[in-house]
Amino acid sequence: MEPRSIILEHRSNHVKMDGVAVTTGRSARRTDALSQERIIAAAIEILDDEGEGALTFRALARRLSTGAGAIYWHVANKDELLAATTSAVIARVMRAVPRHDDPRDGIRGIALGLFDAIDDHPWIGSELSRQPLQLANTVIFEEIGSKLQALDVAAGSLFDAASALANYIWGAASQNAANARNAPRDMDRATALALAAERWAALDPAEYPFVHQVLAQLPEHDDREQFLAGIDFILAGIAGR
Amino acid sequence: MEPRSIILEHRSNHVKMDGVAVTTGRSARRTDALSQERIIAAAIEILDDEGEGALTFRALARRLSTGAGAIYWHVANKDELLAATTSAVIARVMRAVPRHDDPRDGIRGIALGLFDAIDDHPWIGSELSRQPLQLANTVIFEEIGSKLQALDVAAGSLFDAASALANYIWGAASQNAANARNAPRDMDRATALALAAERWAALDPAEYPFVHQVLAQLPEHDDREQFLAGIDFILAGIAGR
DNA sequence: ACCTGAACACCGTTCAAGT
DNA sequence: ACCTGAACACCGTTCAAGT
Repeated sequence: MEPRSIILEHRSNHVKMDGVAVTTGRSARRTDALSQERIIAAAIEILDDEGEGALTFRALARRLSTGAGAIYWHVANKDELLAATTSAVIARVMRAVPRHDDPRDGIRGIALGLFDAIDDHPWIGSELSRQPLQLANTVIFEEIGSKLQALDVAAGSLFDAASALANYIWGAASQNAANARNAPRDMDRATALALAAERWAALDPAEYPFVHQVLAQLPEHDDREQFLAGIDFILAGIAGR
Repeated sequence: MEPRSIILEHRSNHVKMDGVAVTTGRSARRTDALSQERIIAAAIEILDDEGEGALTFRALARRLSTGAGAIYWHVANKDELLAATTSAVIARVMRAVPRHDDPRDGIRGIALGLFDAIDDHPWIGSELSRQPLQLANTVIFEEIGSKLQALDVAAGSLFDAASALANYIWGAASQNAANARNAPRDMDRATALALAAERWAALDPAEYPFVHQVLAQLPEHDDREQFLAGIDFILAGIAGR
C-alpha cells in the first residue's frame, strides 16, 4: 500500500461545518491515501464533468480506486458530501469576488459571482435549495448581510432585506440549475431559450396573454442581465424604506 | 371488473400541459377505472400524508389497488406525474386568491396564497424548482405578470419585474419545502427555528458577525411576514423605476 | 384498450471480513 | 485505523403475458 498521509500544514481551528473550513485555504493535507479533501475534489470533478446524476458512491469509488464503503469512513452520507462540495465551491467564489467601495456594488458582485458559478457548476444551484441550512447558504447570507449593514438600512429591516436578496438568489440559482439539469448535455443557451419559447407559444394566447407578450422579448433576452435587474429592484426597494 | 368510465361532462378544449387543464374545474371524469385524475388525486394524498419520499410507483399502485406498470398507461413518468399534481394544486390556489382592486394587493394575495399552499403541501415547493418549465410555473408567471401590467410598469421592465417576483417566490418556496422535508415529521416551526438558531449560534461570531446579530431577532421572527416583506421590497423597487 | 407483476438496471447505506 | 466489496432494501421503468 501507499505511504501514509503527512500533515504538511496545521489545520485552522475555525468552526467546521459540512466538513469544510471556509475561511482559509491552508488546511490542505497532501496524501495518497483516501481523505475528505480527495473525496470532495473527486466528487466535484464528477459533478462538473458528468452532471448531478452521475455522482454515485460507486462512480466516486471507481474514480478513487477504492470500494464504495471506504468513502463512508470519511463522509457521513451523500448529503454531507454534497454540502461539502458546495461549500468548497462557494468559498472559492466568495474569495474571487472583487472588492468594491460601494456596498451595493459589493452585493451585485456577490450575486454575479454566484450566478456565474452556477452557470459553470449547475449542481450548486440544486444543492443550495435542497439543504437550506447548509454552511454554503450561511456564508451567502452572511456576505450579503454584512454588505447591507454598510448601507443605511434600518436595523429592523436588515434581516428582511438580507432574506429577500438571498431568497431571490436561491430562486434564480435553482431555476438555472434545473434548466441545465433537464436540458440535453450539448444544448446551448440559445436553443434552450428557443425551446422554452416554443413551449410558451403553444399556449392559448387568450389564457396566457402576458406570457405571449413576453415571448416577443425572449430573443434579445439576457439571463444574466435579467438576474441583475432583479437584484437592483430589491436594492432599490430596500433603499426606499 | 368494475363498469367502464362514463364521461359526465365534456372536456374543455384548452391547451393541456402536464396532463392537466388549468382553466376550468369542469373537466372531471367520474369512473371507478384507473384514470389520470384518480392517479393524480391518489398521488396528492400520498404526498400530503406521508411526504415527498413516500411517493413511489409501488406505493401509488398499492393505494390504487393495481400494478405499478398500470400507472404508466396513464402517465408517462414520475416527472409528468409530479408536474400534474403540482399543476392541480396551483390551479386550486389561484382560483382561491381573493380579487383585489389594487394590483399590488393582487400580487401580495398570489404570493401569500402560494406561501400558504407550500406550507400545507411542502412538496410543491420542491417540484416548482425541480422543473422550471412546467405548467404550474407558467401559471404563476402569468398571474404575476398580468397584475404587473395593471401597474404603471414600463413595457421594457415588465419581463424583468415579473421574473424578479417569480424567482423570489420560487426561492422562498424551495427553501421552505426543503426545511419541511429535512425536518422530522412531527417538528413544529418553533422548534425548527430553535434548531436553526442553535446551529447558527455555534458559528464563530468573528467570522459570522451578521448571522450572530440576526440571531437575536430569530425568536420574534415570522416567516410569513418576512416573505411578504421581500415581495414589498421588490414591488417598491419596481415602482421606483 | 387496459392491466398485471415479474424483471432489469440501478440506487444509498451497512457491515463482516480483511490489512 | 482504514479499506474492501458483497449484501440489503430499496428505486423508476419496461414488457411479456394476460383480460
